[in-house]
Amino acid sequence: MDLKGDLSKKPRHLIQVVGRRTGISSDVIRAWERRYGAVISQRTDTNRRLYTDDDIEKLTLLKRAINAGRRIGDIANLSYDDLFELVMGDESNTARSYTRPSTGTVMELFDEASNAIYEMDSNRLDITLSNAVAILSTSDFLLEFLKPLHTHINDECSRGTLRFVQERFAKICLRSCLSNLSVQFRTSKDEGPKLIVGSMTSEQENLDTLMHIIVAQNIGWDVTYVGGNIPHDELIHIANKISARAMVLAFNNSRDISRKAHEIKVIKNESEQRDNIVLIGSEVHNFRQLADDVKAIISNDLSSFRLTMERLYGLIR
Amino acid sequence: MDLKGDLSKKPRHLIQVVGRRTGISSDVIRAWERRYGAVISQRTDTNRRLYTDDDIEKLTLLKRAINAGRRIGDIANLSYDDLFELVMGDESNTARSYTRPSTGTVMELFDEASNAIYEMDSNRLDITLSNAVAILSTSDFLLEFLKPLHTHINDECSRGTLRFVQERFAKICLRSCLSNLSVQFRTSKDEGPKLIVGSMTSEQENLDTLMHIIVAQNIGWDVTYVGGNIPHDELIHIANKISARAMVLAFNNSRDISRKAHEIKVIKNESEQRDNIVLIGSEVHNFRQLADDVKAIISNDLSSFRLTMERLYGLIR
DNA sequence: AAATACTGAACAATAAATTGACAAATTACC
DNA sequence: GGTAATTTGTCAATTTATTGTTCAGTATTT
Repeated sequence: MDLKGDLSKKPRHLIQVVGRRTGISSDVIRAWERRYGAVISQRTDTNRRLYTDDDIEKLTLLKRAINAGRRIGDIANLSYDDLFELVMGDESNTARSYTRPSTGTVMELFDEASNAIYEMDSNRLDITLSNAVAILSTSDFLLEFLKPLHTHINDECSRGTLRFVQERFAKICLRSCLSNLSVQFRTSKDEGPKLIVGSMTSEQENLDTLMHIIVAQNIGWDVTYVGGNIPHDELIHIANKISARAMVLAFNNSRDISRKAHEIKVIKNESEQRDNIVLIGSEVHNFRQLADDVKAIISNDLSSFRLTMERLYGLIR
Repeated sequence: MDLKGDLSKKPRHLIQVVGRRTGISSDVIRAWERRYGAVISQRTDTNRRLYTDDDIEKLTLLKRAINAGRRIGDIANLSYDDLFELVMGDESNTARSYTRPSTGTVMELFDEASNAIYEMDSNRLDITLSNAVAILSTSDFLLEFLKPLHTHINDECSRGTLRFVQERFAKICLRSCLSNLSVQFRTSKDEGPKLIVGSMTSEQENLDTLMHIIVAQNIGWDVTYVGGNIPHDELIHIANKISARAMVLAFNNSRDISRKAHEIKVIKNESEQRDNIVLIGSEVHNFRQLADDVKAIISNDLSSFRLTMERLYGLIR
């Protein structure tokens, strides 16, 4: 750990790397240094700029502050701690007024991804996906890019434009991107309330479910995902074992509605934390009546799911 | 493992081989040694350079670091561990620095992971997995850590010590770790020969298959993974579409042996690149006879798979 | 004899630093 | 409401540093 401390204080990042990590162009980083002394970099013997991990953190905060509406000249010379407080305050107020990307960007990314899928070029698809993650906000990435891409894939496949193997290939790449994103979110959050996500017997894993996970993590939930085809008693077991505060069940398959309805009731009765069950998925409309009976919450799409989970998060905290 | 350990420390690769495996030209490898002492090779009595497996790993990391925007002069003389930390930080586009574990024998990591699975603590499991990736070489991570962990999970589950939901939870975390690793490898290589990995109808996706993918990528193959349950004509289509140089088929299910055997023959005959079919998986022994007939290659485990794919790679290049 | 490897030097391409300028957007002022 | 001043991201020109590549001459391997 002393080792790690040393490392993060050591100037070792080139300006290009800092640019990539923070999403701020090299020109701007230099301009900020020249004009406001935002971060004063060390230099090598040959005059190259070298930045520490702390510098990167500060630049990231500066960017967030600007995103929240601040002006760089006003905040550049604040200390890290002051900056942190500022950003926390700003972001809690402006949480929903994020800056929308130009639709042009999203369209370009979408076309690029769609071509990569058609050509089955995994390199290109991976790169496009990570570009999209880098450029777009998390909500936009999911709502404006990935979700449309997913339905596009399904459409093209049922229309016969895409072959089966292309669909599978694409979905594996998307899944890998989503689980990657999920791991990144996980380690950055400290300790949120626990949330179980899974689905019952005869329900397969689904990309939409993974998107819901990202949304929940984005709000601050500590998500444990157990996949599909899980018997209801197993779901009860894990919920109790890790003291989950809520459970999300995904339904994308119209078989065995009545069995599933019964099992939801059992889960409701037998799990210790029985208040918060959220039902999602394309077939969730089958459970309207039941949801009323057992006081479960139904979410039809990602946006309403976000609202639901934000509200629950607020209640629990 | 003693055998392998010995082997990886022994200087045995000519510069040409190293060039092929790392994708770095011999000239550049020599330049890096001369200018920055990146890897100091042993020499034969007649002054030829000989490299160890560890040298290759370091060179691969150096290349990844350069891909991420580093300059060779700044990083060439870093230790393997520091380099790894750097690359991990660079490749995840967040600013958080990678937490390097203080301790870490394989046994300790194994116990930690095993406990995390029992407790269903996804944070802890994720962190342990990425620590294992950080500490161990890629081969060791797979052969000494992940593969044993996987069989351990299966054993415990069939013995009843682990519940179904714990098994599923664990496998989802492992899968996500593996696909993460796979994406990282992908972007570091430039252009290798293309390899299709997948399995046929009635064959599910499998963690072992993912491990094989990492091994193949590690050698230099450009892998396209299409998952399980793929009809054979779809496999032929994708193989021809992306001009694959080889195809890996995974068999972990003993149903429909004769149908699968027939389909393998069809693939052999109808795909343009008909020479290189490799069969892997726990049920691969059912295809011994067939493999002889159609000149397919059978690999029983990861080590033999590595050798097979290295040989194929050499032949193709 | 042909192919491969070694050394050292030279070359060309890329990237960074510096400086100054410019345009779009925001703010201040009348 | 309109105009001037300020802010701030972007870009171009120039210089310097870095780094991959090539070449010539020699030695080793097959």
